[in-house]
Amino acid sequence: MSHSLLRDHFRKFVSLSENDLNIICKYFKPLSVTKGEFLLTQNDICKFEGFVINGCFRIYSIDKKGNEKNLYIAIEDWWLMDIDSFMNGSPSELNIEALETSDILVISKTDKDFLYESLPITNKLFRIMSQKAVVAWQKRLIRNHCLTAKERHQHFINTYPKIVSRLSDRQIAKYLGISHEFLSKIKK
Amino acid sequence: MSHSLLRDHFRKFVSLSENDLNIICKYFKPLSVTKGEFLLTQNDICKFEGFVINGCFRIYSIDKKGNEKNLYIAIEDWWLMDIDSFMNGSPSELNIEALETSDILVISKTDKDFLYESLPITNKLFRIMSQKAVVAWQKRLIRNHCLTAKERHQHFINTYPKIVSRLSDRQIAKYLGISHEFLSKIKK
DNA sequence: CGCGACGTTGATTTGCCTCAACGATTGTGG
DNA sequence: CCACAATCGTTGAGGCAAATCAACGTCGCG
Repeated sequence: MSHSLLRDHFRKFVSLSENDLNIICKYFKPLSVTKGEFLLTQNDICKFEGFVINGCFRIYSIDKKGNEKNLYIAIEDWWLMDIDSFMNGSPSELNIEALETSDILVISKTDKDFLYESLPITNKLFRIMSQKAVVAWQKRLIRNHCLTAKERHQHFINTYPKIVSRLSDRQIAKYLGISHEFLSKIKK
Repeated sequence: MSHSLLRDHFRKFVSLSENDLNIICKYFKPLSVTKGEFLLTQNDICKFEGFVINGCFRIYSIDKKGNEKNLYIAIEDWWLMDIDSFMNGSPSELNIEALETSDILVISKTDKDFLYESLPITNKLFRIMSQKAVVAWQKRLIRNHCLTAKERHQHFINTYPKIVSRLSDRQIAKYLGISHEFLSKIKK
């Protein structure tokens, strides 16, 4: 069943009945994406929330000098979206690109809103997930302020060994916020 | 009524009945803090969530070289806590210091958990608040990657004019992640 | 009054960027 | 299957943004 990873994912945060899980998962539709394909590009309005079953994506923004900055990398068990654009219907500043041919599950904005209203426990579920996300972003910011590029790279390798092996150094550099040339020099 | 700011705050996110608001606010207890006092120090376990009625705080971490980095500044209408420590009961890596004599409202971990269980709409309320927080942290990280110190300072001034006028430049520098000497040079 | 915190300035250093060049690998079309 | 282009990782030279260290005058406060 293609939803089993999603079911297990939800169960990490709150205990849900089989019935509730079935209701929630029903709204998540399978979608296959080929390498290089974009799920979202700048100025789009993000109308979906995606959960990665397998494969790999990068979510990135482009600064005014044209440099790409990877906001985060998403592999199995991660979420894909521009949460700002999704919540507010505002034009996105982000791009979502498949780095590998991937399978994901997608829920539309309409269905998500319906779920929140019709199944109140989803509010608890996504409250807890969002609160954990806040923690993660805060910690990332602190690392960016307190650690050198070398230390951040080391931390990335230790924390996400599964991601490292599947990414080019160029993509890692864009995640760390440094140039790929400097990353190369660091690695010695 | 000391809870009116909190009531208005909650109403920005979801529409709540007077009765629900009364129930929620009942658990938030007034607390006065004098300038220089600490609500939390490193290795404490954060057992409260605070909402600022008036005054000013900084939430900061200390890196291994002993430098303080302000994670954020909280004035009226902002929240005070180490969300990681509060959620997980883990020792905090943060410090919360009153920069002015302040009045806040505080809810204990026990009461908050009780609220989530007894009044389900609080899950929706804090889900939405947390999701907005995620957006804010993501944008802050992007600014840190894409903007120079000068641009970040300009953005801070434009975005938080009320905070700027109440903070020393040293505290602003700790928020921007730069040395106070360099901030001084930037300002010309 | 004297002390500590503050903002400022200058000299020097450092972390990281930019640009350019190179060979190695991968992918693509003929 | 080969030829070519594109992408990749690496290295070096030079430059810039920001840190560090030290010194100074000012101010608020005990």
